[in-house]
Amino acid sequence: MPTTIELESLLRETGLRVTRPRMAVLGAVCEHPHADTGSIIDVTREDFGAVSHQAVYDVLRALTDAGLVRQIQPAGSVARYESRVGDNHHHIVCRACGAIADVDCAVGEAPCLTPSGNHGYVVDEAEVIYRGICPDCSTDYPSEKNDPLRKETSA
Amino acid sequence: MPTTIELESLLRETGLRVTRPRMAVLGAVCEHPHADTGSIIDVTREDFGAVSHQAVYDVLRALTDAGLVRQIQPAGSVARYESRVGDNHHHIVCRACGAIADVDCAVGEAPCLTPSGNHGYVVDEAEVIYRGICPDCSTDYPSEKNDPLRKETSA
DNA sequence: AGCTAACCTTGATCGATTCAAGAAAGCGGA
DNA sequence: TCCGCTTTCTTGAATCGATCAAGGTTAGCT
Ligand SMILES: [Mn+2]
Ligand SMILES: [Mn+2]
Ligand SMILES: [Zn+2]
Ligand SMILES: [Zn+2]
Repeated sequence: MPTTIELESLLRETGLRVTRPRMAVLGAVCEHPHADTGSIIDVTREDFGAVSHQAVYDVLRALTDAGLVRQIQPAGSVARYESRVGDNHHHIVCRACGAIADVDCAVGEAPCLTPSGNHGYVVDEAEVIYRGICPDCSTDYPSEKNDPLRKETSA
Repeated sequence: MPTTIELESLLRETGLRVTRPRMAVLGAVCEHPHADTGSIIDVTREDFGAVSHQAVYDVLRALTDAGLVRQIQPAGSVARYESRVGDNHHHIVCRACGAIADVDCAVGEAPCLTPSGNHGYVVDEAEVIYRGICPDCSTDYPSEKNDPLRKETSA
């Protein structure tokens, strides 16, 4: 979890203006990996007071475009964000509660980019999403708790 | 592309009642792999006259639950459907035009289900989505044509 | 033919995201 | 430090895919 100063540096180095919403949102994403936009809005408001939902959407897009955060969109889920970028890691999504955990690239890095029979496509990225049941949900019985903030490092 | 009789058999074998909307939608999905719901609605109406949008949604869900079709949801795209099921194949999505092509599972089948360090999750599926540029878009310059019907077997 | 659960139609509603217009604020230069 | 330009933020409406809800219709079975 970067300090305030480090967050500011990150923004400046990327050529982004340093604003209160940006500091707040970037901090929230760092502290709550894999949180969805709604959760990020909530956290940002708790920590820094009033921020418009539109500002958060704009900031998330700016940060994503700048490469400071990464957006992930598991099927059937809203967009989620994380500050762990540049390492091409993958994710495990719990079918029961939606919890997300990180998974390092399965076999080095190469196999992910070499589909068999690419139909003439020039492939530049491979996204892998594993699905299953998280530790909590395999002990508890399949429950429908869906708090993306509370459950994402449960492992 | 299955005949009318074959489509009917598919429905019956799955325990689904044979209705006009179901025949039409199932046929449309078979003929237009990776089409989105809107396109399926259009095709269905062209081929079989009036059908409510809700009926199409209901049918797609019924067919999906029955395992006759598979739903895919590339990030940033609406739901798409295909009748190729049960073979765990993957997809390549064109960044420029959204065209989707099939990719057989990269290395047999095993590696897709063995993430390194699974955080205690019990994994039962691995979905892989490749991203890149399709043949059409690499010759043409990056254009913004987005017709999911016209461009999905372009390879 | 008659029953009944399953199905379809219509129209409203939802939730996430985006659009649009004006106000506010960051930042480089004077 | 102050200006001015540009980006960014606020407010509020709008869009889009998908779902909900209520009622009429129909397929499949007896
Ligand atoms: Mn991650
Ligand atoms: Mn396919
Ligand atoms: Zn879980
Ligand atoms: Zn393309």
